[in-house]
Amino acid sequence: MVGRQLTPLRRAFYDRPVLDVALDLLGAVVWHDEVAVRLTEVEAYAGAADPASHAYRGQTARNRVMFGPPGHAYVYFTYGMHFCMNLVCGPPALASAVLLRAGEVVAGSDVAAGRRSGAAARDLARGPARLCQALDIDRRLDGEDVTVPGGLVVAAAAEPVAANRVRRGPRVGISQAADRPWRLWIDGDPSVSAYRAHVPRRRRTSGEAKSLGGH
DNA sequence: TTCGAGATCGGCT
DNA sequence: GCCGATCTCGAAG
Repeated sequence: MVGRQLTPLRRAFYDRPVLDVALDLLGAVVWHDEVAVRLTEVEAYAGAADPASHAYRGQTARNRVMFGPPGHAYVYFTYGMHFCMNLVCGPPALASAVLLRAGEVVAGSDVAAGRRSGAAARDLARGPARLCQALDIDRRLDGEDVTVPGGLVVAAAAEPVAANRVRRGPRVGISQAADRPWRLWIDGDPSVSAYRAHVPRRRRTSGEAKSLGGH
Protein backbone atom coordinates (compact mmCIF):
# COMPACT_ATOMS: atom_id res chain seq x y z
CA MET A 1 0.00 0.00 0.00
CA VAL A 2 1.96 2.90 -1.27
CA GLY A 3 -0.17 5.69 0.06
CA ARG A 4 -1.20 4.49 3.48
CA GLN A 5 1.99 5.38 5.29
CA LEU A 6 2.53 8.66 3.48
CA THR A 7 2.76 11.65 5.77
CA PRO A 8 1.00 14.78 4.56
CA LEU A 9 3.19 17.74 3.78
CA ARG A 10 3.00 20.33 6.52
CA ARG A 11 1.04 23.45 5.72
CA ALA A 12 4.20 25.51 6.17
CA PHE A 13 5.56 23.66 3.18
CA TYR A 14 3.09 25.47 0.95
CA ASP A 15 3.69 28.89 2.47
CA ARG A 16 6.49 29.69 0.04
CA PRO A 17 6.89 31.21 -3.45
CA VAL A 18 4.73 29.43 -5.98
CA LEU A 19 7.58 28.23 -8.21
CA ASP A 20 9.36 26.64 -5.25
CA VAL A 21 6.21 24.82 -4.25
CA ALA A 22 5.59 23.71 -7.83
CA LEU A 23 9.07 22.26 -8.05
CA ASP A 24 8.67 20.32 -4.82
CA LEU A 25 5.31 18.97 -5.92
CA LEU A 26 6.94 17.05 -8.78
CA GLY A 27 7.15 13.50 -7.51
CA ALA A 28 4.78 14.21 -4.63
CA VAL A 29 1.80 11.89 -4.21
CA VAL A 30 -1.86 12.91 -4.12
CA TRP A 31 -4.07 10.43 -2.31
CA HIS A 32 -7.86 10.37 -2.33
CA ASP A 33 -10.39 7.60 -1.92
CA GLU A 34 -8.29 4.49 -2.67
CA VAL A 35 -6.32 6.06 -5.53
CA ALA A 36 -2.84 7.63 -5.36
CA VAL A 37 -1.20 9.68 -8.12
CA ARG A 38 2.48 10.62 -8.30
CA LEU A 39 2.69 14.10 -9.85
CA THR A 40 4.74 14.43 -13.02
CA GLU A 41 3.50 17.76 -14.36
CA VAL A 42 2.36 21.00 -12.66
CA GLU A 43 1.83 24.65 -13.50
CA ALA A 44 2.42 27.72 -11.34
CA TYR A 45 -0.03 30.61 -11.19
CA ALA A 46 1.10 33.77 -9.41
CA GLY A 47 -2.34 34.80 -8.22
CA ALA A 48 -3.31 38.45 -8.30
CA ALA A 49 -0.07 39.35 -10.13
CA ASP A 50 -0.63 36.88 -12.97
CA PRO A 51 -2.97 37.75 -15.87
CA ALA A 52 -3.50 34.03 -16.51
CA SER A 53 -4.63 33.33 -12.96
CA HIS A 54 -8.25 33.08 -11.88
CA ALA A 55 -7.28 35.41 -9.03
CA TYR A 56 -6.05 38.18 -11.35
CA ARG A 57 -9.31 40.12 -11.26
CA GLY A 58 -9.70 39.88 -7.52
CA GLN A 59 -11.60 37.65 -5.17
CA THR A 60 -14.94 36.15 -6.22
CA ALA A 61 -17.18 33.42 -4.89
CA ARG A 62 -15.45 30.89 -7.14
CA ASN A 63 -11.81 31.68 -6.33
CA ARG A 64 -12.16 32.59 -2.66
CA VAL A 65 -10.11 29.55 -1.61
CA MET A 66 -7.09 30.97 -3.44
CA PHE A 67 -7.20 33.98 -1.13
CA GLY A 68 -7.22 31.76 1.95
CA PRO A 69 -4.48 29.90 3.82
CA PRO A 70 -1.95 27.76 1.91
CA GLY A 71 -2.20 23.99 1.82
CA HIS A 72 -5.81 23.93 0.67
CA ALA A 73 -7.25 22.60 -2.59
CA TYR A 74 -8.86 25.00 -5.06
CA VAL A 75 -11.15 22.92 -7.29
CA TYR A 76 -13.02 24.57 -10.13
CA PHE A 77 -15.40 23.50 -12.87
CA THR A 78 -14.67 24.38 -16.49
CA TYR A 79 -15.79 23.79 -20.07
CA GLY A 80 -19.14 22.70 -18.73
CA MET A 81 -17.89 19.23 -17.81
CA HIS A 82 -14.43 19.14 -16.27
CA PHE A 83 -12.88 19.74 -12.87
CA CYS A 84 -9.32 20.94 -12.26
CA MET A 85 -7.42 21.01 -8.99
CA ASN A 86 -4.91 23.53 -7.63
CA LEU A 87 -2.98 23.72 -4.38
CA VAL A 88 -2.91 27.13 -2.73
CA CYS A 89 0.51 28.33 -1.62
CA GLY A 90 2.24 31.48 -0.43
CA PRO A 91 0.74 34.27 1.66
CA PRO A 92 -3.06 34.57 1.29
CA ALA A 93 -2.89 38.07 -0.17
CA LEU A 94 -0.98 36.80 -3.21
CA ALA A 95 -3.57 34.10 -3.99
CA SER A 96 -0.99 32.01 -5.83
CA ALA A 97 -1.56 28.35 -6.60
CA VAL A 98 -0.18 25.34 -8.43
CA LEU A 99 -2.34 23.52 -10.99
CA LEU A 100 -1.92 19.74 -10.93
CA ARG A 101 -1.69 18.85 -14.61
CA ALA A 102 -0.77 15.19 -14.76
CA GLY A 103 0.61 12.21 -12.90
CA GLU A 104 1.12 8.49 -12.75
CA VAL A 105 -1.33 6.29 -10.85
CA VAL A 106 0.72 4.42 -8.22
CA ALA A 107 -2.09 2.87 -6.18
CA GLY A 108 -5.68 1.88 -6.86
CA SER A 109 -5.17 1.72 -10.60
CA ASP A 110 -8.11 -0.66 -10.98
CA VAL A 111 -10.40 1.82 -9.26
CA ALA A 112 -8.98 4.68 -11.34
CA ALA A 113 -9.42 2.69 -14.55
CA GLY A 114 -13.06 2.15 -13.68
CA ARG A 115 -13.59 5.88 -13.26
CA ARG A 116 -11.77 6.52 -16.53
CA SER A 117 -13.70 3.86 -18.46
CA GLY A 118 -10.72 1.60 -18.96
CA ALA A 119 -8.22 4.10 -20.32
CA ALA A 120 -4.61 2.97 -20.82
CA ALA A 121 -2.46 3.09 -17.69
CA ARG A 122 -0.38 6.03 -18.83
CA ASP A 123 -3.53 8.00 -19.69
CA LEU A 124 -5.36 7.50 -16.38
CA ALA A 125 -4.21 10.83 -14.95
CA ARG A 126 -2.62 12.49 -17.98
CA GLY A 127 -4.21 15.93 -18.09
CA PRO A 128 -5.73 18.06 -15.30
CA ALA A 129 -9.32 16.93 -15.85
CA ARG A 130 -8.34 13.29 -16.20
CA LEU A 131 -6.31 13.50 -13.00
CA CYS A 132 -9.37 14.77 -11.14
CA GLN A 133 -11.52 12.05 -12.67
CA ALA A 134 -9.08 9.30 -11.69
CA LEU A 135 -8.95 10.63 -8.12
CA ASP A 136 -12.70 11.33 -7.95
CA ILE A 137 -12.10 14.99 -7.20
CA ASP A 138 -14.90 17.50 -7.71
CA ARG A 139 -16.30 20.64 -6.16
CA ARG A 140 -17.01 18.85 -2.88
CA LEU A 141 -13.26 19.04 -2.22
CA ASP A 142 -12.93 22.76 -2.95
CA GLY A 143 -11.26 24.25 0.12
CA GLU A 144 -10.11 20.89 1.52
CA ASP A 145 -6.98 20.99 3.69
CA VAL A 146 -4.48 18.58 2.11
CA THR A 147 -2.01 18.89 5.00
CA VAL A 148 -3.94 16.76 7.45
CA PRO A 149 -4.53 12.99 7.31
CA GLY A 150 -7.76 11.67 5.88
CA GLY A 151 -9.77 12.66 2.83
CA LEU A 152 -7.62 14.43 0.27
CA VAL A 153 -3.93 14.28 1.16
CA VAL A 154 -0.72 15.39 -0.53
CA ALA A 155 2.51 13.72 0.59
CA ALA A 156 6.12 14.57 -0.20
CA ALA A 157 8.03 12.69 -2.87
CA ALA A 158 9.56 9.47 -1.58
CA GLU A 159 12.78 10.63 -3.15
CA PRO A 160 13.39 14.05 -4.71
CA VAL A 161 13.25 14.28 -8.49
CA ALA A 162 16.76 14.75 -9.90
CA ALA A 163 17.27 18.34 -10.95
CA ASN A 164 18.46 17.31 -14.40
CA ARG A 165 15.14 15.57 -15.06
CA VAL A 166 13.01 18.65 -14.40
CA ARG A 167 11.95 20.62 -17.48
CA ARG A 168 10.29 24.03 -17.80
CA GLY A 169 8.13 25.42 -20.56
CA PRO A 170 5.14 27.59 -21.46
CA ARG A 171 1.85 26.96 -19.74
CA VAL A 172 -0.91 25.13 -21.54
CA GLY A 173 -4.31 26.26 -22.75
CA ILE A 174 -4.19 29.87 -21.64
CA SER A 175 -4.26 33.07 -23.69
CA GLN A 176 -2.81 35.53 -21.15
CA ALA A 177 0.91 35.54 -20.23
CA ALA A 178 1.22 32.20 -21.99
CA ASP A 179 4.93 32.80 -22.50
CA ARG A 180 5.85 32.51 -18.84
CA PRO A 181 7.74 29.19 -18.52
CA TRP A 182 5.89 28.14 -15.40
CA ARG A 183 4.89 24.67 -16.51
CA LEU A 184 7.16 22.11 -14.87
CA TRP A 185 7.36 18.43 -15.72
CA ILE A 186 9.53 15.36 -15.28
CA ASP A 187 11.43 14.82 -18.51
CA GLY A 188 10.57 11.65 -20.38
CA ASP A 189 7.77 10.53 -18.10
CA PRO A 190 5.01 8.92 -20.21
CA SER A 191 2.24 10.41 -18.08
CA VAL A 192 3.18 14.00 -18.95
CA SER A 193 0.45 15.58 -21.05
CA ALA A 194 1.16 16.58 -24.63
CA TYR A 195 1.88 20.27 -25.03
CA ARG A 196 -0.69 22.22 -26.97
CA ALA A 197 -0.39 25.94 -27.47
CA HIS A 198 -3.48 28.00 -26.80
CA VAL A 199 -5.84 28.06 -29.77
CA PRO A 200 -8.86 30.37 -29.60
CA ARG A 201 -12.04 28.38 -29.96
CA ARG A 202 -13.84 28.86 -33.20
CA ARG A 203 -17.50 29.53 -32.95
CA ARG A 204 -20.09 29.14 -35.64
CA THR A 205 -22.08 32.29 -36.15
CA SER A 206 -24.55 33.14 -38.85
CA GLY A 207 -22.24 35.90 -40.08
CA GLU A 208 -19.25 33.56 -40.25
CA ALA A 209 -21.22 30.91 -42.09
CA LYS A 210 -22.31 33.51 -44.63
CA SER A 211 -18.79 34.81 -45.21
CA LEU A 212 -17.38 31.31 -45.50
CA GLY A 213 -19.96 30.44 -48.11
CA GLY A 214 -19.66 33.26 -50.59
CA HIS A 215 -17.57 36.30 -49.91
C1' DT B 1 -0.08 11.19 -36.51
C1' DT B 2 -2.10 15.67 -36.66
C1' DC B 3 -5.91 18.72 -36.85
C1' DG B 4 -10.55 20.55 -36.08
C1' DA B 5 -14.74 20.92 -33.93
C1' DG B 6 -18.46 19.57 -30.64
C1' DA B 7 -19.95 18.86 -25.98
C1' DT B 8 -21.85 21.73 -22.12
C1' DC B 9 -22.51 25.23 -18.24
C1' DG B 10 -20.82 28.39 -14.68
C1' DG B 11 -18.49 32.68 -13.99
C1' DC B 12 -17.78 37.10 -15.27
C1' DT B 13 -18.25 41.44 -18.29
C1' DG C 1 -24.30 36.74 -23.82
C1' DC C 2 -19.32 35.34 -24.32
C1' DC C 3 -15.75 32.34 -23.38
C1' DG C 4 -12.88 29.09 -20.85
C1' DA C 5 -6.07 26.57 -16.81
C1' DT C 6 -10.30 20.34 -21.41
C1' DC C 7 -11.22 15.92 -23.53
C1' DT C 8 -12.65 13.00 -27.14
C1' DC C 9 -13.67 11.41 -31.56
C1' DG C 10 -13.65 11.44 -36.47
C1' DA C 11 -11.51 12.89 -40.81
C1' DA C 12 -7.58 13.76 -43.49
C1' DG C 13 -2.59 13.37 -44.63
